[in-house]
Amino acid sequence: MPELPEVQTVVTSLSKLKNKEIIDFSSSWEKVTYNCTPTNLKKVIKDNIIQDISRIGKYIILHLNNKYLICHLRMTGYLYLTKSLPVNNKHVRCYFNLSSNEFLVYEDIRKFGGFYLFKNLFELKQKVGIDPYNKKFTTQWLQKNLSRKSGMIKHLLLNQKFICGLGNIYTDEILWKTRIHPNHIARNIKNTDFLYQNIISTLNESIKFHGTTIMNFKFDNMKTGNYKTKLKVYGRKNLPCERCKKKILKIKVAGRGTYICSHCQK
DNA sequence: CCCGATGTTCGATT
DNA sequence: AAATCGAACATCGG
Repeated sequence: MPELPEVQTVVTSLSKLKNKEIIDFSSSWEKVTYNCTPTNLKKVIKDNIIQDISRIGKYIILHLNNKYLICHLRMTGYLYLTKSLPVNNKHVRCYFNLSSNEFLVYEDIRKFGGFYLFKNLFELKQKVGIDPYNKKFTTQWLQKNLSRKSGMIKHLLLNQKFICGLGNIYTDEILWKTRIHPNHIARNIKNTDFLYQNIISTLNESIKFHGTTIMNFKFDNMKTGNYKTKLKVYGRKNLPCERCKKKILKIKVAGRGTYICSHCQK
């Protein structure tokens, strides 16, 4: 579910976590921790002050004392700060007790998401490519790196080791705006500057609207994103393209449902 | 009721 | 090597 704008929305909504202290951890789903056991996390998490909270790609980073607690929401993760545990705890997979008598709760309907514990941020950085908000991500960077790739553009934009943060919704939106067909070979793309501008402007715009809620995306206290009304192609099968009025098609690209205007996108 | 699809990622198989 | 598929899960809609 959550792509970069949704993850940024969550990070922003959790800014109040800064300087709070974690005193305990409980889980009800063994696989909620990826690279350690819940038992181990419980042992090492106590008495940690949250120094900062940030994001790289779709990963949420809690900066602790000499370690990093990293959360990935995958499809249906919901991470929020609350004064009391939810009454309906059906999808609560784990939670952290804070010394402020609050809880950092993690819910996840499909149980795909969870937490990593890293000693060093390098461990995270080697998992992903460049973040679109990294100052090294420029038109020049994109130009240079696209020119080396013989694969199809949608597949490449979805590859988190290339650029991290784009997912199925924003990739379709960006390619529609740039008038590029998702199967276009990356190195043959001519209007790289336009593509770059559309990546940045689409993400910026969605963040302003707190991301896109299709079904499950939530942040803070049950808030939802409002960017869905701004979508040009994603989820608009058979509706008219805003530019040319021809029907939006749904096709399969890189194994993912993909929305295009076959008239506008070549 | 059953089948297919869902915003992600990883690993196995062509 | 690159592309495709299934699996990890639960829910919803046709």
